[in-house]
This record gives sequence, structure tokens and C-alpha cells, in this order.
Amino acid sequence: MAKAPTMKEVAKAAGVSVMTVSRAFRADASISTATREKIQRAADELGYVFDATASGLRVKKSGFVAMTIPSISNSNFADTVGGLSERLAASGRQVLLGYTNYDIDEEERLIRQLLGRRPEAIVVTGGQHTEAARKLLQGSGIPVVETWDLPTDPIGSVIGFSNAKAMEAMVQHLVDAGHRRIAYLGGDGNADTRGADRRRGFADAMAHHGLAADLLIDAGLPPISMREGAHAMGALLDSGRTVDAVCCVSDLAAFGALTECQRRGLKVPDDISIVGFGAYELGDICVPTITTIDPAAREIGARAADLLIKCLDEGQSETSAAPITPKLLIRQSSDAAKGGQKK
Amino acid sequence: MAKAPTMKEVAKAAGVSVMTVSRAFRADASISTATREKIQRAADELGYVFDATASGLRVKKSGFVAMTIPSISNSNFADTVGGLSERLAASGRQVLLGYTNYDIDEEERLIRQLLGRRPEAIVVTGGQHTEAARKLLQGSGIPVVETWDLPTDPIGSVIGFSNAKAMEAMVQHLVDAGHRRIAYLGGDGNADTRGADRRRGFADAMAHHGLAADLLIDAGLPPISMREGAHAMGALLDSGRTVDAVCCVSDLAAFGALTECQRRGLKVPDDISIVGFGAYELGDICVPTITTIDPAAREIGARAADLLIKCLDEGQSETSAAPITPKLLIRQSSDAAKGGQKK
DNA sequence: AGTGGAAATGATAACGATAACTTTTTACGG
DNA sequence: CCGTAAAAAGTTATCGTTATCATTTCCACT
Repeated sequence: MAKAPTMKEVAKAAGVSVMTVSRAFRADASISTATREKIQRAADELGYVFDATASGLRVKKSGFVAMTIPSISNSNFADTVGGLSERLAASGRQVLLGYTNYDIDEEERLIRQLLGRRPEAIVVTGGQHTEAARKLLQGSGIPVVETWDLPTDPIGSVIGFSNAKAMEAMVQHLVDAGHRRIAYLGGDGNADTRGADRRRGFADAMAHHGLAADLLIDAGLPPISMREGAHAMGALLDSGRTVDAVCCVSDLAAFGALTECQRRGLKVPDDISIVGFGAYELGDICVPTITTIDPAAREIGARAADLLIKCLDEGQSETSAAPITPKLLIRQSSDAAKGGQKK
Repeated sequence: MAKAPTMKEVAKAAGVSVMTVSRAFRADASISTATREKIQRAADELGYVFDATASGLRVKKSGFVAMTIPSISNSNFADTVGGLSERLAASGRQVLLGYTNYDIDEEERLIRQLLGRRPEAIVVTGGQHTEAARKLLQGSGIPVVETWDLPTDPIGSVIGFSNAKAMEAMVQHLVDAGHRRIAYLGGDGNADTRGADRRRGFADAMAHHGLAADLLIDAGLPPISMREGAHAMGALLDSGRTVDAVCCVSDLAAFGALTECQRRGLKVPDDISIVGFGAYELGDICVPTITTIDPAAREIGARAADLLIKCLDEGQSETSAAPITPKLLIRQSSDAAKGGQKK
């Protein structure tokens, strides 16, 4: 195939200067309708496609907003990307996505790569970064938004919530329902910082209620899938330890745990309560439905977009928007009325 | 914040020419170690980040591969993107993603936008496009890969499979298991072309077996979620029509249908068989596990990457790789041994 | 008709990087 | 020490677009 035609060739075909062609493609410019139509025809004829790269270089506006997420396969993050993407599209901007695989070193590499595309802003997931990554973000000269977390030392704006606090609310709910022997089922280590925060919130809340947080089940390396949730639940049950309720790092893990109970003939919530995190559609459809926390994943993205549009188009300085307040959704899997057992 | 520093400033700081700085950042160039280190220091000092945009303009290699998918929230497509992304990363290329929302007009807009970023290749989902979109792709001068489908008139390469044929295999399985009154549960209309193909394959297969394909349940506009699957199943059951088995457009819809049966006290597969499509993790974990077809979503992406790397780096012309052959995974939800009923 | 001024169009240089070429420096055998 | 080839560094022009300024065209109104 021949290489893509440029404005120069369109200009020649239309019998005008390159500058006039350039103007024909912008809304504001002063150009006669006749000329614009003539140029449009020539462009269509040649199959001309505007080069956003060259334009971006000249006007120093790439039209990109970069975003890093741990994994594309997690529908929570996919929702955030969706919210961001949809709302930015209205202002003609495009999201440039990168995946960290829950690894902050990988995140650093990724941030460097993304900044090389000269995005107009960057949205990252989480508030924990390598020292070099922080420096890159701070020195980038563009708005930075950290999401899905509440960093103690934010780089720019924040649109997130405390995963620990959210989990504390969940423990409160379980305790209110009469549970005492509560397990936490989540990933190993601290690679998934949101997971680690939730575990910490769990432990703190248990301590606060004077309960032992000795049932911390490691389900493997993040992200924890349904299968790993099922395995970990199996291991917990095999251990023979007494358990009232299981707090899972996500609805996916919770669903895995739930199915393991079903396979073993345990009734949820009659024999044991199971709760998740993330408000995945799954948890609202399965039988029984799973109590969870809705972090407003899509809204996080939408809010980030709104904030950025304010910064970029209206020249406002970065302001932290109203905080995200996750909502506890009490459903069948922990419904006390159905018989949460006391120990 | 100050604007990002350029090579010029790094050059001044290091006391060399811009060209030398440029060379310092490329592996091949002839440059002394001392100079390279000096430049590296200066660059770190200033927080210099390489501008891939400007470089791309000059060398005519953007480092982008564009891809369009119907929705980011569908884990099948997310897997394909993951496979593509991971394998392209090794060759230093980045995936630029766009979402069509199952709308070919939106796809056309998107393709135009993506081509404006001067990607080195473009991967699209499906084989149905607007006339203008076809022209854009054909005239783009870059390798084009159509995936997840087997277009009759391909634009470039194809890495896909026949959704109709795959569904025929599924019907064969159900018929073998003794089912006669088989329903199809999927989306309205033809917006989701893969869904429409599956429905067509279903109808053809039913006709081939001399069975009536009169149970075509419309579950709403694509994409069909779990909830819509559940609703549609409810409507089917409420209609009082006799049904042996239900063929769903995806595992998500199938799971929704399955839960609806559970809520109504119907046993799967004893009272009714349910099968899905897509080999989502969900279907392998839920109780009972769901019979499905594995389209090798991740492999589609990986194969596309391999093909493109051959085209771009080794100058080979576009060759269609070995075809994708979806695998029927027979699981509990249609297990004849457990008692698929004959009518 | 002639004139003033706005609208339309054109010419030039620049955005940040690099290919291609030229010049300077280094290294080494004789 | 010199000559020479190779390595290292510098110069210039360019990728496709647009800001800026200069020029031409057009029209309304005296």
C-alpha cells in the first residue's frame, strides 16, 4: 500500500496552500465554505487521515490522558477506565492505557513509557509508587490523579477512598450480625496495596471489637481469582478451625469460596456467612447474592475525567473533588435474618 | 510545573550537541561510554523524558498498534487485548485501545481516530464494518488483522473462527445428549455480529437435525449481561413452553439463566440443560459448572501479535496464521450422565 | 467608482527528534 | 612521532502540522 497522504498532497489536489488545508480541518478557522468543501472532497478522494501525532507536536497537546491499572481483566478497573474514557471522549481526548500487573517496578517502567507519549494528564491506580516513579510524576508538569486509594502523601489530586475503613465497616456489619470467628481471605504479601489495606482494616477492626484476627488465609499471589478463592476456602474448612464468617478481598474470591461451600454441602449464610468487595455484577446475581462493598468504580473514572477537564480546559488548579464513599450492600450471603450463627 | 525538558536542554547541560544526546539514548549508536554516562547524569538531573511523539514523526514509527474491541468490560476481549499487549511489549510496542460499544458506526469514528495516531498496524474485532471503515483500513497502508470472526471478504489477515460453526458443534452435543426442545438465548438484532452468527449457527444446526428453532429468546440489546440472561430465562419459563436445554450467547447469560433456575427450584442439568459460550472463569467454578466453548481468547491476541511482529520486523507479507479452533468443553450443566431428559 | 476594513489565503518558521553527511578526535602500527 | 583508519561528535535538513505574520480578495458604504 502507498503511504498515507499528507496535507501537502491534499493541498496540491485542491489547489490551495497547506495552511488552508489545515484551517479546513479546524472548526474555528476563517475559511470560506466553498474552499472547505473543495478541500474536503480532495481529502476524501485521496483517503487523507489527519495526523494527530504531528499536530500534537506542534501545538503541544497530544489529546492523550494516560492511565495505569493493575490488570485489564479486573472488571472493577475496567469500569473505572470506562468511566474515564467515556467522559473524556466528549472533550476529544483519548485514554492511553497501561497494565502494571500489580507490580510497582513495572508501574515505574510503564509511567516512563506513558509520559513519553506526552499525555496531558495521568491517572494512576493506587497511592504507592517507587521513588523514581514519584519523581517522574511530580516532575512531569501535568496533572496527576491517584485513584482507588487515599494516599497519605498525595502527588496531585486524589479520587479514592480508604480500603481499610471500608473493610472496617464490613467487619462491623458482621459483628452486628452476631459473628465472632471471622476469617479474612485475600492475597499474599503487599503487592496488591488495596488488598493489603483491606486486610489491615480487617485486623484493626477485629482488634477494636476484641476479637482475634488469627484467621488470615493467604490465597496466593494477587490478583485472587474465583478458583483461588475456592481453594483457599477449601483449605480453611479442611483445617478444622471454627469459622462464622469469611471476609474476602473481592467478590470474585467470595464467589469461589461460596461455591466451595456449596460443593461441600455447607449452607450460606446458615452455616457460614461470606462477604466480598467490589460490587461485581456476579455478586448480585448468584444464589445466594453476596454482601459486598460498592466502591463506585465507574464513578471514580468519571470524576477523574471531570476534574481533569476542569484543569485542562478551564485552567483551574487541581482540586480534590468530593470524596468517594463506598457503600455497604447487605445481601443474602450475610443476612442475619436468615440465621448468622453465634459461636 | 515547568514544561518537560528537551534534548536541547540536556545537550546544553552535558556540554554536547543534541545529536549526541539522541545517540546516547539508542543502543546501536557509536558513542563513548564516558559521554553516554555524562548525558545520562544530565538527563536524570533535569528529569528528562524521551519524547516518543517527536521521534515517531521523524522515523515514521509510532510504536503503536491500534485495536478496537466492542467493550472493555467483557473479559473475553480483555483477554485478547492482554495476549496482544503482552507479546507486543517485548518488541517495544504499545497497544492503543478503542471501544466500539457494539456499534459499527462508532467503530468507523474510532478507526479514523486511531489511524490518526499513525499506528504501525491495526487489529479489529469482527469482520463487519461500514463501507467507509473498510476503505479507511484498506487505504491505511498498514497491516490489518480481523479477529474473532471469519469474514467472507477479509481486508487483511484473519485470526478467528466461525461463530456459527462453533454453535453448531454445541447443538450437536445437546442433540447427542438427547435434547430436542432447545432454546437459544441471546441479544436482539445484529449489532453484536458474533452473537448474530451464533444464533444463525444455532438455527441452521436445528434445521439440520430436523428440529424446530422456534425458541429464540431475545434478552435485550448486546452486550447481554448475567442479569439479562436471568430475566430472559424467567420469561422463557413463564411462557410455559416446553424446553429441554438452553443455548446461551455467552457464559455470562448462561450463568444468569442458571441462577434463575436455582431460584425457581429447577435442577440443572436434571430438569434442564444450560450451555454457554466463551469459557469465562465463572463457568468453570460455579455449581454446576457450565458447558461452554473455549474460543482461546488470549491466544487470538497472542497470535495477532506474532503475525504482526513478522510483518513489521521481518518484512514478511501478511499471512493468515493457522486457524483458531474453538474447543467444546463439556461440563456438568449439560452432562447427559446426570440425566438430560428426552421429550 | 473609490476607499476602508474585515475575511480569506499564503509564506515562513518552529515543535523535538533523527537520517545522512561532514568534521574532529582517538588509537595504533611502522 | 607521523600517517591513517576508525570511532566519536557536530551540522543541516526533515518528518506533518500550525502559530504568526504578511498579503490578497471581497464587499459595504460613501
